[in-house]
Amino acid sequence: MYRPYHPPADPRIVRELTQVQQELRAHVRLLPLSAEPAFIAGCDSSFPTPETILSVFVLLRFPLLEVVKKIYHVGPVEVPYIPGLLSFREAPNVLKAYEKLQQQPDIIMVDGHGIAHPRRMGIAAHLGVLLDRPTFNVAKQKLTGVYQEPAITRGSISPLTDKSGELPGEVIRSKDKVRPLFVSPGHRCDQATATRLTLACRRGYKLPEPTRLADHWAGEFKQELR
DNA sequence: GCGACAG
DNA sequence: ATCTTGTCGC
Repeated sequence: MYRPYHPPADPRIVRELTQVQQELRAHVRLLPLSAEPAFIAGCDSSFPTPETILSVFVLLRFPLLEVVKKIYHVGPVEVPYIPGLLSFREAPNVLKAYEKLQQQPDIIMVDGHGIAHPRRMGIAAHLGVLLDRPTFNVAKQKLTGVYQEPAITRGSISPLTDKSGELPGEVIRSKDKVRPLFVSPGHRCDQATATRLTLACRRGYKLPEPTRLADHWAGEFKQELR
């Protein structure tokens, strides 16, 4: 098995970004949506080249999941990937992509983590605060916390806890016999809503539609840019 | 000191 | 994230 290795990051940069992160954290609000969403957006980024980032937004009508619009924005990569500080690398370009969306979604499903983060500020929460819009996340890999493997059947859920005993997220088996998804709220959303919408957006695939399509087009557009 | 480490 | 073909299992 392979072990991930992360090159040492400049401690000065880490300190700086971590502090900004703490400031944003004070604005996070966890609560249910005021109304059932009519539109939901999927968001994801890819890197056509090591120095270029491409961010995609897919707008879907909910709960029918019909694609209403898909947009993207390409920009320069200025920050390295540092575990726990992913948002500073991707959020700037994602925000520019968001500006191209004419119609605003009622909630955004982000590829990455929400509050299931070492400092409760994953990219979903980060984007939610900066946009002041409801967000939650769907991640394919765990970042922090412990959990018991949910049953192998579609729909099984188990809590993701951290050492303080809190529940920053849930681990969801979106399809039979596939690796589970890690879901948590970002901003202006709560766990129940995040989990409910994740399940409601399934269409037979492991990934719920918003994220699956954003993921797909992030790859399609990337090819076109070569 | 030894792991863990989103995308 | 990214580099990459075929292949095993349901």
